[in-house]
Amino acid sequence: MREEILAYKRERILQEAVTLFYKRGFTGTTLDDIAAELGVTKPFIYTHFRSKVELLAALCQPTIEMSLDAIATAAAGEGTPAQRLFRAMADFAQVVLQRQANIAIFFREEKNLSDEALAEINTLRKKFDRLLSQLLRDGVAAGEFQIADVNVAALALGGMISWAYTWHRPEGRLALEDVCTRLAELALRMVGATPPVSASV
Amino acid sequence: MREEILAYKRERILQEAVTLFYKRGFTGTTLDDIAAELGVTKPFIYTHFRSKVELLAALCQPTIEMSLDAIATAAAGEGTPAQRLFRAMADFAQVVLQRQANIAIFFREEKNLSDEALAEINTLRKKFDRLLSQLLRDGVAAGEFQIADVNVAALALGGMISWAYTWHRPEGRLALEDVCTRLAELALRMVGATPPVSASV
DNA sequence: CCAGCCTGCTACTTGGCAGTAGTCTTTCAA
DNA sequence: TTGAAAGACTACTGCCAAGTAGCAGGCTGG
Repeated sequence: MREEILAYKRERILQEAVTLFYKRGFTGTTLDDIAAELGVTKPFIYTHFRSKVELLAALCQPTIEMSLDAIATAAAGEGTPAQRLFRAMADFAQVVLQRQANIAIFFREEKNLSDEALAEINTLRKKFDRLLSQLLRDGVAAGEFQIADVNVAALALGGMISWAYTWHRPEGRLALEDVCTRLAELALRMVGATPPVSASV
Repeated sequence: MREEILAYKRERILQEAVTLFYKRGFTGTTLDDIAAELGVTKPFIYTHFRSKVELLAALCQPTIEMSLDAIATAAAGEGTPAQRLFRAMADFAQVVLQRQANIAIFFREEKNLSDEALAEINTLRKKFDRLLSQLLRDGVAAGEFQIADVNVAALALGGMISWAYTWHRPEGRLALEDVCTRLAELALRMVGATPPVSASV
C-alpha cells in the first residue's frame, strides 16, 4: 500500500514531465515548472528521481521496451510471415501513437540522455531491427515478399511507422486504430505482399 | 569581394555549428565551443548572427527549402506520375542524406526555434505535403497508383524518406545514390506502382 | 607617414536553473 | 499525549553560458 502510493506519485510526476517536455522541450522545461503543475515543489521530485536526466530516461525507456515487445510478440506469433508482419506493424504503430509524446521526446532529446541509459536503449533498438529484418527474410524465403534489400526495407518500414509521431493528431480525422491499419497495409504493399483483407483487428 | 568574405565567414560558422549541434545537441553546445573550434572568440559569431537561436534557424531553413524544391521540381517535371514520384522521392532522399546533420538538427531542435522561424518553416512543410498529396492523386486519377487514403500515404512516404537521417551512415555499406534509389523503389511499391527499372539516375 | 575605421578580442554582467541543507509539519505508534 | 520519523517545504548555493561594453591593433586612403 505504501509502495503503491509511492509508485503513484512517481507516475504522476512522469505524466506531467511528459506533457511539458513534449510541449516545450527538455531544456525548455524546468523542474520548478513540473512541480508547479503538480502543485508541489522541486525537492518533492528529487525524493523520487535522482536528477532531471534520470527523469528523462524513466520516461523514454519503457516506451522503447513496449515497441520492441510489439514487434517481438507479433514476429513470434501465429500465421504466415505476411500476417505476422501486418500484426507487427499495426501493433508497433499503436504503441507509437498511444505513447506519442514519449516517443517524440525520446527522438528529440536523445542527446540529453546519460551514456548508460542511451546504451541500454540502443541495445533494444538493435534487437528491434534484427527481429524485423528476420521477419522480412522469413517472408522472402516463403515466397511471400519481394525485397531488393532487406536491411533498407526494415529501416524504411520502421521509419514509416515511427514517423507517425510527428503528424498524428488524436482528435484528427482518423481514429487511432484506423491509422494503424492503414499504415500496416502500406507496409505490406511495400514488401510486395497484398494486405490481408480481414486480418487481425 | 568584401561581401564574399563576409558570406564565407558566415558559412564557416554555420558549418561548425552544424557539426557540433549534430554531435552534442543545441543546448549541449556553447557558442564558445563553436568559436574555439573555428579558432576565434564568441563576439566574432555575434557580428554575423544576432543570437544562438538565429544561428539555429539559419541552418535549418535552407535545408527545408531544398527538400521542398526537390519535390516541387520533380512533381512539375516530365513523365508519368510514377516517373515523377520516383524522381521526387529519390531527389528528396538525396537532400535528406546530403544534409543529414541539418535535417537531424531541425527535427530535434524544433522547440528551440523562434515562433517566427518555426511558422515560416511550417508553411514550407505544408506546401511539401500538399504537393506530394497532389502527385499521388494524379497517379490515382491516371490509374497508376492504388491508394486507400492519399493523405496517410503522403505522410507515410514523407516519413519513410525523412527517417533516413536517423540511420544512414555515409561510410556504410551502400553508396548514397543507391540508398536513394532503393527508397524510391520502395515508395513506388507502397503506392501500388511498379518501380521503373531504368528510370532517372 | 598619419588619421580613422573596421574587425576581433578581453573581460565582464546577468539571469536562470539544477541541485541541496536544514526546518517544519503531520502522522502514527506506544 | 508524546516522541520519533517520514515527507515536504523554504530558502539557499553555485555554476554555467548567453550576451555586451569597451579596447586594441592593423589596414586603407589621404
